[in-house]
Amino acid sequence: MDKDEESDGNDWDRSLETDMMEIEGSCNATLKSQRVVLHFDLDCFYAQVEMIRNPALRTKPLGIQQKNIIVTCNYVARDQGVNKLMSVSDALEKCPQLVLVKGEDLTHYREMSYKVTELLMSHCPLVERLGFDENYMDVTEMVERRLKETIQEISDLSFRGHVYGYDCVAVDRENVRLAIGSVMAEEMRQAIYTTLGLTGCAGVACNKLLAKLVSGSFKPNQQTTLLPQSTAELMGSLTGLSKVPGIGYKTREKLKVLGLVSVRDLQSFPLPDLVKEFGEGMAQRIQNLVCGVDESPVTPAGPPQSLSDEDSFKKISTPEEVLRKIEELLINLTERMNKDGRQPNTLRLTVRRYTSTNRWFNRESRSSDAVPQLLALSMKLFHKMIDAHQPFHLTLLNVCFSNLQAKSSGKSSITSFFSQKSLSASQEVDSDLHDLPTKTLLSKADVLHKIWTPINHKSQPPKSVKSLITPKSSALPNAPVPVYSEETNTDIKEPSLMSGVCFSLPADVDPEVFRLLPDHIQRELMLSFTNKGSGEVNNRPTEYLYPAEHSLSDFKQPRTTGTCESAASYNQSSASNDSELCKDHSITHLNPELITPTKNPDFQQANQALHSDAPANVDPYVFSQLPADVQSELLTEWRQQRPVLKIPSKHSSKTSNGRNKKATPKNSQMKGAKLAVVLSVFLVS
DNA sequence: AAGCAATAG
DNA sequence: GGTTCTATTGCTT
Repeated sequence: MDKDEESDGNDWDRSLETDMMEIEGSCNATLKSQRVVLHFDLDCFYAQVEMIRNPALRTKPLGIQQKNIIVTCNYVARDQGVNKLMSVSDALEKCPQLVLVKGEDLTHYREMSYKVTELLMSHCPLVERLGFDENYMDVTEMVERRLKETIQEISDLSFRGHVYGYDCVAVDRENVRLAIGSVMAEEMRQAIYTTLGLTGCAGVACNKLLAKLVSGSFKPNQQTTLLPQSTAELMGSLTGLSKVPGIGYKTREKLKVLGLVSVRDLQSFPLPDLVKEFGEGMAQRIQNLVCGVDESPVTPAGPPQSLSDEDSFKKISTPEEVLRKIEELLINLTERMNKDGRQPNTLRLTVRRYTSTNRWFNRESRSSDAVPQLLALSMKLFHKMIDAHQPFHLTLLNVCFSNLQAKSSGKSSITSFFSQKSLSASQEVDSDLHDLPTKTLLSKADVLHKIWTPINHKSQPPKSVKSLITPKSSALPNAPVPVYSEETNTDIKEPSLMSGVCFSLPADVDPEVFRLLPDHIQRELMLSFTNKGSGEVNNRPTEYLYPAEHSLSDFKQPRTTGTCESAASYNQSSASNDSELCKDHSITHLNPELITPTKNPDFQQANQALHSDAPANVDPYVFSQLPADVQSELLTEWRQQRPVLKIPSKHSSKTSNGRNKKATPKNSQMKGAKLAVVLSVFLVS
């Protein structure tokens, strides 16, 4: 508010005073600016979900394990000294009887999480998620209504749960709204318990920051209200800046340089000096935060804006391993995307490299639009980041779909791109050939159809969807796969895309991927194309089911103004608990259908420069990376038969930055870094 | 608008 | 600074 130039004295006191005056002033005048914000925080969320799934666990010390750590544990385990984020070995030392449940697959947690959000939204639409186990709710209006509608005698009211800093408080005119908020918080906690079986804590205050901070005062399964007059006490009780939501590691490091380590330090630090280090906006924000001031609104989130999947590991150092891991991630992601019903417009690959000084940080990412071939594109992004000719050591891979777009009735080029059908029958290749016993390679066509056809095209007969989705039995290697082309009306445009690619390829092998395989495996695969391998089928237990709608109707996107009709249920109710299974058995092999027309002049030019005999879809950069003998072989090939493949365009000019360069040594002209359709040509021959 | 850093649970 | 698996927001370009 009044941030005049005078930088005298104590900014902290002034801030608090200002805040108080606002509150009091508004009380006198309108009081409308006083919000009532609730914060809900489920108790040891993952552990509760597992205890619901298996009630026998309730009486046992339970730890949820991800890799080698206990991410959370139930209260039985806590009583025995187990804590969050403890290593499994430490935890077992403390508590030998600890029962461990793997928690790397978040499906069940995610589903339950959205049920909680939906339940809250059924009482009031203003619900903001924070992670899987927390929700903010702005109940200001609801409180106001209840205050008026129910002719409430103040004497009939009492605070439910605790009131921060008090053993007992009378409800008076100044705090009625918070008192009503506490009643609502209790009602919602009760509703969550009776309908979902989950317990949790709640905080009641006048802003998000304070509601969150106060909600943890009494745990578990309790709630606390913060009266405005206790704000300074609450903030002062925090043991360090790390306890202030919104002040993270990086910010703390910078503050440390200024000698600021405690909440008080930052409260009393001159704002102008803070501005020098952080800039106007940030400086004001963090100083407000430590004073308990937070004007940020409760923003309903609607469906997620991105879906990602990742895995971490000790070491991945070959492109083959990268490929397999990405494939695994893509399977889960594409299934989730399918259930979501929207379409991703961008794909992002993120890696974490091992470095001795910085073992777990340092994530680097590249993204690209128009998701043409998922796996191939992933590998392309990978190469954009990592020079595979040099040794590398990754400890994490993440694949993310974002830029999600609702249904779309077939207008945008991207949209129609995704809905292209007409891929010929897919062929499955026995992956035993490359050390992946019992894995099944699905064609990219399968994947695309699984993801994008069922929900997005009303004309799609459910049956074909089903047959596509029930993988195994019906999808034996080389078994015919239902073809959709016919009914997908509008999508068929761009026939040029299909020609060459869809019909001439003998196998649904992604060229880029193929290229990465060792030579002997490449040869074996080529053999298999004519032999039809009999890979073990994956035994996915159930067929694909559309998620039971969880009354998502409530999710009227506030910000996604557009009709997000479909995406009906964005909570992923997993029809089956296949996540685990899925990890173990299928591998998706994307085929090169999706080659997209090249519309990028830059690319064309570069391509020309490369060689006039090269098909238009050949990426000069990729081409340049091939062994010399392969290059000449290809050129020979091209002179004889000119395949009609197209290449994804998009993304041409400026993709380079510092890191890029280092990742892609020579070849500064790798403008678009288009895909390697090169090998698909190779295969066709 | 895209890419990424920072933040959080 | 744990660690893991996400997801969002807001600089920066």
